[in-house]
Amino acid sequence: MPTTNASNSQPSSDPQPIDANEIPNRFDHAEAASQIAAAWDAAGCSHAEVNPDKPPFCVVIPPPNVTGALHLGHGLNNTLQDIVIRTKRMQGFETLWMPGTDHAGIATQAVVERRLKEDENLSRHDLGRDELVKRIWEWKAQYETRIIGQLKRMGCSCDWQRLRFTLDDTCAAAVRATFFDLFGQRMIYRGKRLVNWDTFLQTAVSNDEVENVTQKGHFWHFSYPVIDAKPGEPTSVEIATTRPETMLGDTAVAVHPNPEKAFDKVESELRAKLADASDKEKADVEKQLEQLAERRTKMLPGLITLRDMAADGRMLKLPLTDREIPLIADEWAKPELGSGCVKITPAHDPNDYEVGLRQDLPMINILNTDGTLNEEGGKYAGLNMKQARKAVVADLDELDLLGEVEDREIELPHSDRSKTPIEPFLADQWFVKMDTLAQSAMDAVSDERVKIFPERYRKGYLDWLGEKRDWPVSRQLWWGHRIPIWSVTGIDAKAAKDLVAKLQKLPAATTGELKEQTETLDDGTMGVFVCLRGEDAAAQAEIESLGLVQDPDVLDTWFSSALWPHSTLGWPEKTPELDYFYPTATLITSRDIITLWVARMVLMGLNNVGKIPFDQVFIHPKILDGLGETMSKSKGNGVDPNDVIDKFGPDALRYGLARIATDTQDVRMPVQYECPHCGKLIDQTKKNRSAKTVDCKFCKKTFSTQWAESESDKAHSRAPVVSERFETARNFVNKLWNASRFTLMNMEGYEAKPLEVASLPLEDRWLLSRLATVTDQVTKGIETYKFAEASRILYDFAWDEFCSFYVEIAKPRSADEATRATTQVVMAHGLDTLLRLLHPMMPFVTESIWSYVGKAAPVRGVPVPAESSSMLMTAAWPQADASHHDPAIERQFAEFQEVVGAIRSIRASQNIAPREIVPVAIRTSESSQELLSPMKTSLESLANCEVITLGPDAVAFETDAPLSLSSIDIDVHVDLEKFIDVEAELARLEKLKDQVIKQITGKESKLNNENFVARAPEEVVAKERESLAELKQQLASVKGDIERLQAKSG
RNA sequence: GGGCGAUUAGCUCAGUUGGUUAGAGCGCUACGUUCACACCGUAGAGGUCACAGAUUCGAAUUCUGUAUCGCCCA
Repeated sequence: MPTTNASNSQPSSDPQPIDANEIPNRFDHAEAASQIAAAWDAAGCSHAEVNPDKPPFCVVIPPPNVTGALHLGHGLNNTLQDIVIRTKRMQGFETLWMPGTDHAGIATQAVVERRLKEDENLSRHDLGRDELVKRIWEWKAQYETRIIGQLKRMGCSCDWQRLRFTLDDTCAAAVRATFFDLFGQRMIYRGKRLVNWDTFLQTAVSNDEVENVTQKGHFWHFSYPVIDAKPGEPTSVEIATTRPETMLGDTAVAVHPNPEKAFDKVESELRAKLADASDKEKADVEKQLEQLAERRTKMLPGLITLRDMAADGRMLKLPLTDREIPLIADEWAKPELGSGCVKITPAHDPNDYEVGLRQDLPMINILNTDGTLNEEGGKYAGLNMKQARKAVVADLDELDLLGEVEDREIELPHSDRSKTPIEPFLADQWFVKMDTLAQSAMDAVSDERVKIFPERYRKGYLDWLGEKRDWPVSRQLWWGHRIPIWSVTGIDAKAAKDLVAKLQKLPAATTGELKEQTETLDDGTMGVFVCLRGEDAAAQAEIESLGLVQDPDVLDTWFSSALWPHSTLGWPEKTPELDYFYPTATLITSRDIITLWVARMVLMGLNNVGKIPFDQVFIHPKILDGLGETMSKSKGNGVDPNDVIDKFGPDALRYGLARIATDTQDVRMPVQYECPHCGKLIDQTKKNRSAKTVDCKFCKKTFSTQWAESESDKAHSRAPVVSERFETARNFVNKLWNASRFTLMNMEGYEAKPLEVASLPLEDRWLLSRLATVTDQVTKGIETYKFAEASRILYDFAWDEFCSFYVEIAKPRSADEATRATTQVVMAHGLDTLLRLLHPMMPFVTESIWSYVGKAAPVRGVPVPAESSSMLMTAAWPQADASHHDPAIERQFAEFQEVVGAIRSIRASQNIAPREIVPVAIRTSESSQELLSPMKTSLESLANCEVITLGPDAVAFETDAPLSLSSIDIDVHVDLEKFIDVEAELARLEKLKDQVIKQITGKESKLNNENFVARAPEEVVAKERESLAELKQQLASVKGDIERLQAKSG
């Protein structure tokens, strides 16, 4: 049974032979993984402490949000972090991987509220704030456990003793300290701003949480009557809108201040476009120009009149209300669109809001927080937007003020969280001033104190920060860090002054834990705002007794996430951890949160600690489903890593993910349900991916999915979701396991001994050289985030070189007493290095094998053996021995491999049964003879042949199948006397001849090109000439072979 | 509308500074269970590198444009 010897007593340094029966021929990951994890845990392998004797290496986990379980995207993210972490740990760093989860304000509250509605038909208001928050904590507990369980099963070597949560006391202290500091620096301010209002969740959401959905809508034309129109002036103004109901909040109608110039501008833009338009576009642009000219003629006089009316202060009657609104001149009105006039609703449209600010217009909020109309809506109060729209349009029609209704596609913003339409809404919000903060974060990346890989992501980061938009941090939610501000509003100046005087006498104020600001509000009254630095119940009670009330809102989740690299290390306390581990080394994350999260961590780290939070950022690809869509909890296409682990094992999951992590593109992962009844695979589709149950199309039985919630759904067996893309990795784990098994079974009589490398046979020196190269490549690969490359190099080396050649050659060598001992030493060393290099990617299987190797060959290494550590996880990372690196040896071994390939190829084309031993003759130069002679046994074993002659004197057999390896000047001949199949042999030779002729033709035409010969580098030309000569020689030889064979067959 | 990326074998993807006949895994074909491994071995078939131009002696690779897809921003 596989186990790590960590649980054993001190490993014996006497080799103990391992019996074949002791190791099963499959790695039983289900059994082994939990034992190995327990052993790591018991030994405290992943715990880090401040350790001045070692350099620190720290990574903070991108805290998964507790909304739901992890999917393969997180699987990839965490696998890559663990690969880096394990490598660094083996390299001797004091390695801390800081784990934790994120409270994810809106997302988590939304799921819990949705569940509340579905299960109990209750709203959060029915439940009350405290009770809802309690329910969310329960949800959090459940999912945090689930998430951490998933990470642990994947083998993530986080320091679990340091587990944090963005809403725990440590993080809360950091949030309070930060907010207090920014408040004191006057970088936090309060403002009425138009926010994206989610009427379902009744909260503002950030721009980043809004997605635009294109929908079919209408463009309604209305007429607003002009009050006291003068002679010659129109008696009404026509406007057009996609949102008729918002007219109740109109406070102006705008016309362009210079319609003529506006037309000119549009026209010149179109002409510029025409100038460099393709033929195809030309017609279209010309048509637009025509229409514009027509429009200009028709509308310009009217627009000029309206502009003059606006200048003259003409008022309009807003229908359905008793309000009069001004006709104003503003550039937001587009003469080329609609009627050329636009209604202005500052409280309910972002552009109109800007106009309202410019023109100093009243801002009338017509909405309640739940999306129904308020008293400003007059008789429409209480209706929702949809009902109001219908009523408004009908009533305008009744008044004969409704004009044309056009069909039009409109972009409607939707809340990413609730999937309901967003209403622009005027609300009180707290903002963080971003100018200096953003600049500091831009500088950190511009001057490369923080390096982003792949580099192309720098641009997005810099562009986004460059806008320096202030950050609205209020969220009208109950789940999150409560904004630490208490306020009184609507008081006069004297009352404010008195209050401030009282506040300043409080103990908290004298210790600098309380700051207050006084502001004049929109309505002319005063407001006093107090911020408290810490959770100080006494201070809080005192403030509240003075009549101040705490802001009901909570902070944007990203506010606490932005502090993650330093809050988790104990900031604002000056902890030894912060001193030692901060700045962290690298951040590994996904591209969609570069701005939301990465940028904010940089600026908050600089503001709070005065140092960047990490030196490097690596952005990894995203995992897409079979349809090319990103995996997400809301779409239902996420795959649970546990499903993959159950079927393929944790090592296969990790290796499979690492292998696809290239930095060029995202990865498609078609997945299937595995029917729990018949075991067949059913493709996951858009239709079935979020279903709670699915009917198997093969056995027709019903199975449940990860979405099943009701008892009746859960009564069906659950189908795991799997992907055949992990089979390769699973097979690789098995290959490694079995190669190790073979190695271990041949360790009987093992004796550690120093070796003199120069005197070792070719294959040993080849292996050592390859180990040195691969060690370098893999180390460099991991250190530069080339995970796919590193994993590919290891796969190819382990499979195609270690297994297919070294182990195969070791078979006859192990059987021979004379060569056995050396073979064991080199093979143990090879396996040892391979296990170390593979450990970060495949920790479980390598740790398991390691314990066996520790028994069979406890002291090992080339050239000088040493006692190995009992646990691979804490063993040393291999150092490439530069003296072992030998390109000449690698070239010579390649010759050997070519000869083996040639014999195998002839055998296959002759359909010679694998068990038949064929006689071969190999013509070589004298130097190759010297090289290959000692390899004769290996050659015979690998190609299942008998070498009759080897050297310059070797000649063709009478019934001969030849293959000329002209590039290495070797001819291989196989005696076909017993096996001849003339037809097959002729076919093979003819095919070969055609191939060679094709190549010769290509080369000749290249070399006949004077330009090539004259302009290409000499060495390239020489190489081509040489290669052509070889090909010609090969052709002659093949032609001769064909003739001989034809003569023989007569 | 702007930015970033992708397009290579039936599928999923590699492809270094431009240079022999463009690679891998899966799938497919043929043969094979001699005791590490059938989650295996050996051999093989399969590609107009999205399209059109340009640069170059030479382009999957560099440049320009087009198409399609994806993501981000407005």
